[in-house]
Amino acid sequence: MAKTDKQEMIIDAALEVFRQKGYANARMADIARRANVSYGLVYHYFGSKEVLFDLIVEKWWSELYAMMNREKESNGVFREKLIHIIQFFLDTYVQRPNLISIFVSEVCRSSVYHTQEGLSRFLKFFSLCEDIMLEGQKQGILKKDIPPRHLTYIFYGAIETFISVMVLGKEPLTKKRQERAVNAIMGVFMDGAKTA
Amino acid sequence: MAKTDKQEMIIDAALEVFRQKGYANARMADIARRANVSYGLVYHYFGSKEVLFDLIVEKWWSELYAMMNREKESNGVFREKLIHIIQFFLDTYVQRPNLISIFVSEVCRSSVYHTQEGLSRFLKFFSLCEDIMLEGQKQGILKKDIPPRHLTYIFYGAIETFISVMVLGKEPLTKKRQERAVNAIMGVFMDGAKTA
Amino acid sequence: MAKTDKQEMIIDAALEVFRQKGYANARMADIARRANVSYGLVYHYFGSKEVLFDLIVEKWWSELYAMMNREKESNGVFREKLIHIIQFFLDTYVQRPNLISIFVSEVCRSSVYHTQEGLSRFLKFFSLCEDIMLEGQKQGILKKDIPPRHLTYIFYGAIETFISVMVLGKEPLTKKRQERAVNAIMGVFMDGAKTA
Amino acid sequence: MAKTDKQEMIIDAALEVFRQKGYANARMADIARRANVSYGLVYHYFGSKEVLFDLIVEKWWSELYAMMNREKESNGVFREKLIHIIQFFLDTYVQRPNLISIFVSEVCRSSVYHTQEGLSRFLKFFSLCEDIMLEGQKQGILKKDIPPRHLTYIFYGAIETFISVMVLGKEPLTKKRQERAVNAIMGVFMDGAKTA
DNA sequence: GATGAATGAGAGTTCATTCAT
DNA sequence: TATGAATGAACTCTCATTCAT
Repeated sequence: MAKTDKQEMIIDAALEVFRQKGYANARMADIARRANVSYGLVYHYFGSKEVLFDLIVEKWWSELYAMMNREKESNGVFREKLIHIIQFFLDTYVQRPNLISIFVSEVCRSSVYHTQEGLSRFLKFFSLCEDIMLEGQKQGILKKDIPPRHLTYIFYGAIETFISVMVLGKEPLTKKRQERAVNAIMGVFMDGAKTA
Repeated sequence: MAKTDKQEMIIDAALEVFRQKGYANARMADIARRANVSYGLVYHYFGSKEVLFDLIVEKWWSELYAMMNREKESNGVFREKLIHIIQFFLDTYVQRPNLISIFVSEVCRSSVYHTQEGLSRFLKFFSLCEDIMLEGQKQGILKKDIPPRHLTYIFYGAIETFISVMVLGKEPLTKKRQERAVNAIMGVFMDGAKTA
Repeated sequence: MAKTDKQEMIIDAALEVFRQKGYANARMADIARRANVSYGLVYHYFGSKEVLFDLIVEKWWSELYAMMNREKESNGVFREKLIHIIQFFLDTYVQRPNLISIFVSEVCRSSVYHTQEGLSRFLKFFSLCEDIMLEGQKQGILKKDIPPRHLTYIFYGAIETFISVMVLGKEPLTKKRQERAVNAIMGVFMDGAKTA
Repeated sequence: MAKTDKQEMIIDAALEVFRQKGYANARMADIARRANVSYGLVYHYFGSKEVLFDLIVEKWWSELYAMMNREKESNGVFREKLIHIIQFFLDTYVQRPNLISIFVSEVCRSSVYHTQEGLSRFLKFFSLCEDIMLEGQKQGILKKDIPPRHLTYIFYGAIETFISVMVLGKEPLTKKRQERAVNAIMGVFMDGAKTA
């Protein structure tokens, strides 16, 4: 449909521009131009720059939560759950690089200022991750002397850094590299970097 | 001296304002007001907003490099080197929270756009960290089947997430918590989260 | 008929919105929304915001002129004529508060800028009023040493202020208050405020 | 001084532009251009269009109140007080036509929307006028069967209409005409329009 | 060194109006 | 008749930067 098409084109354009320039330096005119619409239309559909940005961010968070909830509720093997989480981020990097780039460079960081909203978003994600870690502890798979919250930080931190470096370097992610990243993170997180 | 005093006051004010509002939303007038000087003076000493910001960032990077080089060159025990790196970040959080907050929320982020500069800064840091990891492998302490670069990502990612969460939550960092954070990171990184 | 219905709904909505926000701040979208029609339709029936506004204003002026002509031509007692004029304004305030509010706050005002149109409208009204005052002088009821034009200003000024205050204060107008207003204006205008 | 000069030039320009186009249609760029300054400077001194406008309006109100208080407190003859009030308006028309034009066309009318502020401004003025009328009644000069508030409306309404017509017609006000206006208003207000 | 008046490009946003359906 | 997507000129306001004193 014509309507939906344009709306989608605007969102795609926004993803591209926000990634390239960052929220602060992105101009609505850029977004409109890239979407091939007048900027009046951007305001017609989305009320403001902030709303447009939040829309994108909200969608990301809800997808992330959905994935996390799926894993949390699933009956799968604990180890697989962690792998799925890593792969969710890596897959998003491959399929929607703009989105993950915005997440890494705009959402994580700017959260510092939008404290209220941003912080709670993160806490919710960490909380879900924590639940999974706790489950691993209960199953006797993970050590109990490290708080699940701390396990979450280390696990997520590893993923974020891998993603950030790729984003920064605009590196392509082959199947091979993807596999190695998963192995590295899982290897160290589960068994440690120390020789046996 | 009077000069130096004012210069320092301006830098302190800049640290505060950049942290509170982020680079994009920080106004030179805010910085001048907080430093109790006219904003003409800010331009007198530092040529522009960007120069002022870069000055702060440069200082941070060179301190970080200095520390990394110290550890790299030192004859200390490998394990201690990692602990020192973690503690460097935690200490900075305690002593200069504004600086670390800017690093976490502004430097990493803006790197995405100032690619050339930002990326190479990070790569240099990672490279130093990599050297240390390589040394660990050579000493037979670290597994050789995981690339030192990946070990670096995981190790640094853990630190960054701990710091980020504290920054986001404006959490105070007691001796006790500091110790637990070090233990968590070192525990998982070296021995893994899995039960023996 | 359906047509007329919608047209009327649009005009009613316009009256309400113009009163609430004033001409400059009234948006066509507001009017359309309040009338429950698309704003395309507002343009279909009325060509533009200005035309719509003028239509309302024109209607008011022609009603006012009609009333004034009626009084002028009537064989009634002079005193009654003045009372009728006052009551015309008060009645309009009761029955169509939006209309009188727009008149008081928008028409008089915008006259200043649309000089040509606005001024002549007023002059025509004053002229009719003047004719009646002149008649009063000819009948020996009014003093002849005050120009009819001046009598008109004083008489109309009194009415306008009473109306304006009510509009500003959104005061309800009871029969009782209406009567007192008429008495006050007529009393002072005819006999003066001074004690005998 | 240089500072004051520019500030004053901006205010003068604002008076002119607000009068010509009305608040809503006045552009800050117009004001700046007329004042021969960049529009950045307008914002440097006055924070916004609204602030600039309010400043002008506030000044007018405080001058009006000052005059009214002077008359209220004075030991002068009652009749002279009323004449002074009329003359204050007429003098302002002669000396600062822009100011009185803005008052008549923007303040009185737009008060309808800025209810809170605008209404109370008017009520304060009416209240002072009422006090004077009450004094007239106590001295046995004015009839007691008409509420002082109503006397105020009629008296002020007469003045406002004279002023409005002059503003609308951009009429010059000679000494002669000024005198006749005072006589007309005083004559009718005190003794009525009716023949003895 | 120190001030802050002065500048003006640039960005977000609004909204009357048009027009294809 | 009726809709609302689409346009873009116009306007307010911001703020880094310059420069005379």
